Amino acid sequence: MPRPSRESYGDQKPPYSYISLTAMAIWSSPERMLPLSEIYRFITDRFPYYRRNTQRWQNSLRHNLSFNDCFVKVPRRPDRPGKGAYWTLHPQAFDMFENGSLLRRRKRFKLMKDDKDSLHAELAALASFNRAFLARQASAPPPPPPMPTASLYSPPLGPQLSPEPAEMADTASMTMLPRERPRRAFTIEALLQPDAPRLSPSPPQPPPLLVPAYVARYHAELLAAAHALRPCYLPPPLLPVA
DNA sequence: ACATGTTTAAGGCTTC
DNA sequence: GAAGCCTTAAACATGT
Repeated sequence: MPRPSRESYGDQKPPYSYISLTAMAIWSSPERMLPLSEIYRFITDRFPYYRRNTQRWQNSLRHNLSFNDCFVKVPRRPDRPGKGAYWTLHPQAFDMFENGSLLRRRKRFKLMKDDKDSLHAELAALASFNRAFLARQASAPPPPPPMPTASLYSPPLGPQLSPEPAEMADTASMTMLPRERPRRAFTIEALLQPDAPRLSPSPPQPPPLLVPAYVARYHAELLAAAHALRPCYLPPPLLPVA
């Protein structure tokens, strides 16, 4: 007996919650993160039931994305402009489903307030960083700004970030981006790598691009967790018929 | 204008 | 029955 495929639900409503469907879509993507439109597409491609009444279920799905702590909105990378942010699963939410089965959640994933606050602060800082990056690219290169002390831009995690972490990161990233520097991929991993050693003290080189440490740490952790997931973690949609 | 995102509210269903 | 989960609706804000 062939194993039923997801498509075999036909016009029947699949037994997955919106949380499960969204997690499925996110997990199925190479980077383990998708924009909203791609999540919609994943669902309508595989489950014909959701090709109808799109307004209704898409509203529900958006509600779930915003309401549930297990979903994390990641600002778009500056080199990937477009509408909306990317959505991913919180690294600590990967074991939310019983035995990896998407049919049933083990428990609701809820972040502690402090964790939630610091996560929001970091993501806001990342968004600010991206905005600053775009602004810098869009404008004519101004003369290099005076360099601040490095310690200012590696603030520790936690409440010390107050009063305005996003604002601070904005200012920081604006002043931290030198006018010219060797090109590198815009990934946190690449950005975190130290610049190649300088061969000589002349000509004067711009300082390296520094990502605020708390932003980089979160993003690196997120990516590491996502990359650790294997696609086969996705369970089959139905138990094989005996 | 439209897509995206947030929030509140309410009702049904399941589990303990 | 209470609590938690899920779905749906709706209003509103924000971004492209």
